[in-house]
Amino acid sequence: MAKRITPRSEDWARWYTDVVTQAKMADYSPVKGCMVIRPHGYALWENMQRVLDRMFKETGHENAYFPLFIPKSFLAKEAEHVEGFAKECAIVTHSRLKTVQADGRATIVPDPESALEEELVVRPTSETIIYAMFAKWVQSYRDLPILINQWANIVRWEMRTRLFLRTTEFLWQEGHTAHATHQEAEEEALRMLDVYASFAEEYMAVPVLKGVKTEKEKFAGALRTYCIEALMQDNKALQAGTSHDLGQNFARAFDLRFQDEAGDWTFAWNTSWGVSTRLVGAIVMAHGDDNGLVLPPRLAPIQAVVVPIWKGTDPVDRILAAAREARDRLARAGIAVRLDERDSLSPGFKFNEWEMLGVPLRIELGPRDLEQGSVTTVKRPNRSKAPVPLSGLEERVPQLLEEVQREMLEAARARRDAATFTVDSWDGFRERNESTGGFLLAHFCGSSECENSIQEETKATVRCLAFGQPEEAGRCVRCGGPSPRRVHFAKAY
RNA sequence: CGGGGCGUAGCGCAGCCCGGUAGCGCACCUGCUUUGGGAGCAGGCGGUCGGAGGUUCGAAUCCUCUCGCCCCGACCA
Repeated sequence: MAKRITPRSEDWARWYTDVVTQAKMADYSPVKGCMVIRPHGYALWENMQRVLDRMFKETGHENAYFPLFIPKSFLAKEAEHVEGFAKECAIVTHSRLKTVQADGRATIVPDPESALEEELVVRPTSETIIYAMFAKWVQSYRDLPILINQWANIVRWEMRTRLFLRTTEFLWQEGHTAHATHQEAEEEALRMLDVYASFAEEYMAVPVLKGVKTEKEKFAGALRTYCIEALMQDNKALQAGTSHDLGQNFARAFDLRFQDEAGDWTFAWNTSWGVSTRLVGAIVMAHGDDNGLVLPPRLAPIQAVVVPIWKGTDPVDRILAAAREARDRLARAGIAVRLDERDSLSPGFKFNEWEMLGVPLRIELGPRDLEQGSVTTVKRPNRSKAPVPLSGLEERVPQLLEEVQREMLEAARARRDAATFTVDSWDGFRERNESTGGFLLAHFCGSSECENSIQEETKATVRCLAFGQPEEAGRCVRCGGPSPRRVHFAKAY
């Protein structure tokens, strides 16, 4: 009828767009490449922020805020860094507009008189301005470590965008730290990678690979980039978070030095790490189905919805009274619960609508339920139904939500494992990559020649050198050269 | 930047080839009847057809220019 989602099997990209827009998570904005995050999408992001923020603080970090604008010269101080970002920067050149007459009508143009002496870059990431500030704050080893996080918006002028996955402006957090030793910085980078991985699995119900990026894929300016990689339902990989060991690259560029215990001047060691609103897209693509969004209970803005069902006019009052009581009791038990009292919509319509929005648990309450002194609960992912006695609501509903959370992770893990393939020949690699896609575990010599030619010919890239990948001598799937272990290849977003 | 598609009511579309003054579904409003998987009937509201120029007695429709968006590709720390 009114709203139909394009089935995943028919057109994956369209399905994704349909779900995001019809579930009211985001909408296209008047500005190309930018999106409006609507309340239902933003509430999910807020829940993610809340959990992550707590995890950052538990690991000793503090929030701060740095400016949106970065002097152009700052970006140029780290050679590799500017190389990586130069092609996607928005630049502020003027500070005023003026009205002029053109073709007989008034129009506004940048006032040439207001051209900036030094142009400003809208941050694509904040390493430069943050380490410039750190340099002012650090003199002694006693000033270290600095452990800072900021929640911010950033701008990267990508050529092609996709709601949540890659937009011109997006929201993220970026952690930036400074340490006295390389070892401490490494530990920090890995600690935050672990935070991301456990957040992805325990809250988003998205299993991830932890590993390290190749030279080609690492962050511009980093010594080493660690990442978490997830697999979406279309068998394409999504980089879900990164954590960088920046070495002393930025410290040298911004003269971030301190006097150590021996009185010697040393450059500090930095890390940076970030996740973005792209994670919202990850949840959509990891769990969604042809009925819409499926949200993990631990992050869902609405965890359960009570849908009253009545017959005739007589039992309406009794049903509504019972439904309101159920709602109130669940709310007191700490469940984010809604009661759908709208009287002009049929139950079927409401079922479909709440499923579209991804609410993990539906609680139906009709005359039949009331007679039995129970409600009917329905889990969003598989629509499995179970009666729950009214008397046991507060105990049972949280259990059901946890069951859904666990089942979603298990299902996602099963999908990923079923889409992870070991390939040993170049033909096998190409065939598998073409037919099903997914993670291809293949031997790789590590040369950039092979990495580039594999990407050119198959669009697949090395997603990461996964931790814990067993040692296994083999021959590079491309050139036959020696390889100490397999790496994960996949086509990626 | 290359290829493809699309701009007509809030949303989704038809009408365009073959010019004659705008229509369908959903949504919305009103009333009545309804409510265990997208309710029914009746009556309504709503559009300078993306913009500019041209051809014509007459343009959503034909011509020229222009703006914008979407999809695929190139690009993507």
